[in-house]
Amino acid sequence: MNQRPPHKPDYERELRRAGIRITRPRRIILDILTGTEDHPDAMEIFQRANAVDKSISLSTVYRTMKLLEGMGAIHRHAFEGGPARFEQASGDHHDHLIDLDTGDVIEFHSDRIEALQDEIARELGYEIVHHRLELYGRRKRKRRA
Amino acid sequence: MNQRPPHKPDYERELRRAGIRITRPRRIILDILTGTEDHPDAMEIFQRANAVDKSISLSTVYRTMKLLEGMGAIHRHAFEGGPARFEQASGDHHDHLIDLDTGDVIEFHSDRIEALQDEIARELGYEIVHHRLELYGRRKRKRRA
DNA sequence: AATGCAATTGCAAATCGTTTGCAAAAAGAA
DNA sequence: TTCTTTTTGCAAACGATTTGCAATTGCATT
Repeated sequence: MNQRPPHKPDYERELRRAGIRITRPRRIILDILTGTEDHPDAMEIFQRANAVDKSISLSTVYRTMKLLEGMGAIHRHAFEGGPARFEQASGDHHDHLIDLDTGDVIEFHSDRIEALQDEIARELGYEIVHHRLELYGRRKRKRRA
Repeated sequence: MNQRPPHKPDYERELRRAGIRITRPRRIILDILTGTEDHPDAMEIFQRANAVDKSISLSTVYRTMKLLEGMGAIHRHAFEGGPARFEQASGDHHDHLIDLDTGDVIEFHSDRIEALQDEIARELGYEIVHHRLELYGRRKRKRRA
């Protein structure tokens, strides 16, 4: 279990290398993604992008998210009962704890859990391609002194 | 990690006790749920119900699923990229391994993983209300002799 | 068995998040 | 600048699920 290391890779370079055009909407969306620590959904990204350039459409946000997801630059998470939320893929792998009261997302990682998952899959005759581990909880109230 | 024990509780009794009417559609849907080991989605339940009584509507399936979920009689799972799938809640708690090629769902349980989850949440100052652990994988090809 | 009323239904229309067709606009190579 | 291709915005389509409403049903009461 550990904290996320900040990281800001150069996606424009990667996109160019893949023969994908760097457009104004894409640059703006990319800046938003690399500049945030949270897990915004498409609508939030749309609004932040719109604050920079009124003409960017929601479809373009969705299209760009799909593009970046395909490149492995971002991860898409479908947490319970809400729109998909995105985060930059640069950090190392982690799972999520969702605060049921605030919607906050806390990242964590456990090598031991990952190892157990592999073991279980192996025993069942499977190879894990990916997994989803989400804890939904509420903040423990501070124990009175 | 263990197998699921079969179980067939009497939901009609429970429903009556909760002041909820036993209608023909509900009885049929309930029979389908208690009579299957798999994880059908609403459309599948609708079709199976329709085979018994042509007049049952998809809305009623959805309404009944919500009702039963609220009573704790069934669990709803939103696996990746598909409609919600349901299963009767009677067995003991388990997580799911989804076969990416066939869509099959294999149930498993690990006390050690559950314990680790609690530990992680506790260290982060949270109490887990529920969690979601899904492994997505493919069948390992049999190792040649 | 007939009555009455609230709960439940089927249907169609509405909803939400997301995707898509299309003609117009912009990127990047020549 | 011109050309070709990709990308865009818009509106309409989409799939899963929910909802409003009038008609039907369950069932407790006579």
